[in-house]
Amino acid sequence: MQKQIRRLTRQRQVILEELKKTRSHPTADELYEMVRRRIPNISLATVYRNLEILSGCGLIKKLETAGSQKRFDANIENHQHIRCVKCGRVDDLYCDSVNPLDCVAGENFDYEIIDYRLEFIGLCPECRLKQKNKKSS
Amino acid sequence: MQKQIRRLTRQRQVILEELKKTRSHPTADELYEMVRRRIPNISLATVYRNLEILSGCGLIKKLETAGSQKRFDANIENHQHIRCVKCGRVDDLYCDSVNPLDCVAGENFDYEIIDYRLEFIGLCPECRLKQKNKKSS
DNA sequence: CTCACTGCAAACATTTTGCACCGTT
DNA sequence: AACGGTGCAAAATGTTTGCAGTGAG
Repeated sequence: MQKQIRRLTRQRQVILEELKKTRSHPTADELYEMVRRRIPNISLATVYRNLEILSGCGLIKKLETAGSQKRFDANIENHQHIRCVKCGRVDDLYCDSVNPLDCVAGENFDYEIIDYRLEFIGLCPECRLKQKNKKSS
Repeated sequence: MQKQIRRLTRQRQVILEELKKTRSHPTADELYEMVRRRIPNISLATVYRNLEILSGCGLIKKLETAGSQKRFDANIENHQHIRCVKCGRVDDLYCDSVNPLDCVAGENFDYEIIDYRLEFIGLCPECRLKQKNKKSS
């Protein structure tokens, strides 16, 4: 299903470079603006397409963070995020605990923490079953 | 900013009732379908508007879960969620730890857990400052 | 009479898709 | 020539808004 990358086009390369350059977690259109400074006639669709492909390859991560726009991250290490309710900004957080005081938070810990969300991701009973049946056939 | 509720209209009431009735965490249009069985000519806009108002009042919760559609929950107790990667279904989870084994998970624990996301929500340094300045003026 | 609320349609925001063309192999 | 990739425009998706009308207080 997932297409193989055959070519590292200039567009793809610049998108990846720009995403790696920043520590913010840009949305597709923010990244589009960044990339446009280097490739003025690139189209937003290309940015979306490449973000999809790059995250499909595991070269970047699509953030599963709340908010109406998807955000992307070139830091594929396992880490968590802290999001500002007001402005939507997203910062990194290295953390193994639900207690924010245990977190290694770089310079960002002037955040005033209001809440946290812990969301597990998995396969529900029904989908596990379907998958099992598929495998055994 | 937040409007006061003056009337508990039939629409509002039925929306709230239907949301309370289910343990799934319906999206606006799922809820629209549920409500439509009782008020056939209700409009989707009304559902959206009321969900916004009800969550503004704290009568329901807007889930800050990943995914392209917003989901709503009439269970306003503090609890977490588990989401199926395949079908998008969202179940409740009572949990104080990042370790899923510590979770009180009702009957849902046939989930196969793949990952978790911990997202803190707060006020970033800049927004804290802005807010402080506003208060002191 | 007022005003919160409604349904409807249009607007809006974000993301995806169809298509013709282009460039590498 | 094949085919992955591109730009552009259109479509699709999810949500919000403008507006005229309605009904409870």
